Amino acid sequence: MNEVRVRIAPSPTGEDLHIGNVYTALLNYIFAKKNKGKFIVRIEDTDRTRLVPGAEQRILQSLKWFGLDSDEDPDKGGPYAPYRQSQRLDLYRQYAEKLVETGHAYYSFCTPDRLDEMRKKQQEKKEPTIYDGLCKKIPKNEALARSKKEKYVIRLNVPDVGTTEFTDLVRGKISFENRLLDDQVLLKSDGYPTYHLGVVVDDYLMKISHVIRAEEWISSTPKHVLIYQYLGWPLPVFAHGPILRNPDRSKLSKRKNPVWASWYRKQGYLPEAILNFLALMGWSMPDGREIFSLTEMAENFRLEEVKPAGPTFNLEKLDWLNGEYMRKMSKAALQTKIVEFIGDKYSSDLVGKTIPLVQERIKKLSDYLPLAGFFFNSPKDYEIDLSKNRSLLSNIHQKLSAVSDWKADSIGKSMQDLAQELKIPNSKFFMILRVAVTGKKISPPLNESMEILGKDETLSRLSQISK
RNA sequence: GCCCCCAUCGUCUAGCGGCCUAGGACGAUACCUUCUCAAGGUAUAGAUCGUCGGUUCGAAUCCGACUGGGGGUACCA
Repeated sequence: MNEVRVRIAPSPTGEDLHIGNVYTALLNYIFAKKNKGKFIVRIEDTDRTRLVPGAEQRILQSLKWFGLDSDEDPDKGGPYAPYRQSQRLDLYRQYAEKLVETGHAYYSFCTPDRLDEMRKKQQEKKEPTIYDGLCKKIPKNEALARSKKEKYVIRLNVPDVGTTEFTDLVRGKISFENRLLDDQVLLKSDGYPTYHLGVVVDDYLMKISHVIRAEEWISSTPKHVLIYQYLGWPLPVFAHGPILRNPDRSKLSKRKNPVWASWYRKQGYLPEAILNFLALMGWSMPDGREIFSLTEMAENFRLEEVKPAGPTFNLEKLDWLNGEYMRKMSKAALQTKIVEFIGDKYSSDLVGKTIPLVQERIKKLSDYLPLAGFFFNSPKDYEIDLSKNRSLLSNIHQKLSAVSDWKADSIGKSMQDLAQELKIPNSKFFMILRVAVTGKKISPPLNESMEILGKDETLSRLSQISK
């Protein structure tokens, strides 16, 4: 059996790696791992008008952040380099011209205006909106001559009879009537290929065995199949996974959902948790486990088991899963992650001390500072008005001053005693103290927090208020 | 408009003809624990398997139609 080679082909036309691409990348990656194959990244930068500077680098970095390491890509190269389509222009032109020679493609000189008008009329007549083939009638040598001085594109010459079908690994047989297929533009007037030409040429030359991509490509697949046939190339295996959806069920979009990898990073999600979460979309472990590693995923993955239906992307479950990952981490690992996340303005040692108190209370790295920020800075404002509690607080101050063994236990003991002595219910007593020390109504366990804060700092925070 | 894909609790899913009076997870609710919040534990609600028709002794599971949703329809990917 031939080597399994799969690829993802992101376009640098957005801010960063799209979460939908992460999903597709994951499917490709674990499929490659499962089959001891190669995972390739190819940058499809053929749309010069939508190109976003720096996007390519960000995409590649994000892929690394996720741990989806590629075997071949634009940076590290590989046996079929270059892996950037803008550097392979000659290849596409060569094959486009070959298709023209064999009569499977033709030059077209139609203007965008004419095309618009044509489609409008077709719509009115309830006909399919495909190219009417006007330029197909131009004799070949005349077309060739015109192509020397006029702007032109090269279009695929789709027959108007017959059907084109292919077998999709997740959906079974899919077939299209040729007469409804558009004479797709293959080579644009700027000399760049369209996706359709580029993808087929590169997938063939790079020996891609399985084309795993999202559902949105199903309708263009028959055109790709035709190109393979006309060029005399064997078909790869096609598999179209589901497309991730917004809560309103439409295709996941930046207008309705956070989609960029960088957003997830800044929110403090862990890449492992995100991948785990994504894996749960349209697929499940044979034994029903919901928490598993990339490796475990790869061991059990079968492309045929991916569900074709489009799942709604729901952050609530990601939050839970991320929390699970954070709780399972070692204290040291979590410390490192948090320090990395909040920056070196904060003492790593202090962060380390707080970990036992926060680990099961945060779901994302970004939850850390709101919960534990008071360890680093004394509160600037207080969530309840403490002005009525000055005498209580100075009582507390006095009592705590007397605590010689500054440990959570003894602090707690003395506070319990005081509360009892003053006949104040624990809940009320500790709430006042909590706000006095942390500024907030919600905090990690108080006695332990005060221990970490230290006696001096705690007392100074108390006297700050009783002033 | 035209073409294609899809359809089990609010959400993610298990289920591949009898084990299903449909199981799990998230979320929700209640209780336990408790100095707050979490975490943990226990329990509850939540899907006549989109609808209708067929096949079968038997259907969530197979077939068809309809309905609904989605995608494509660009010199974007």
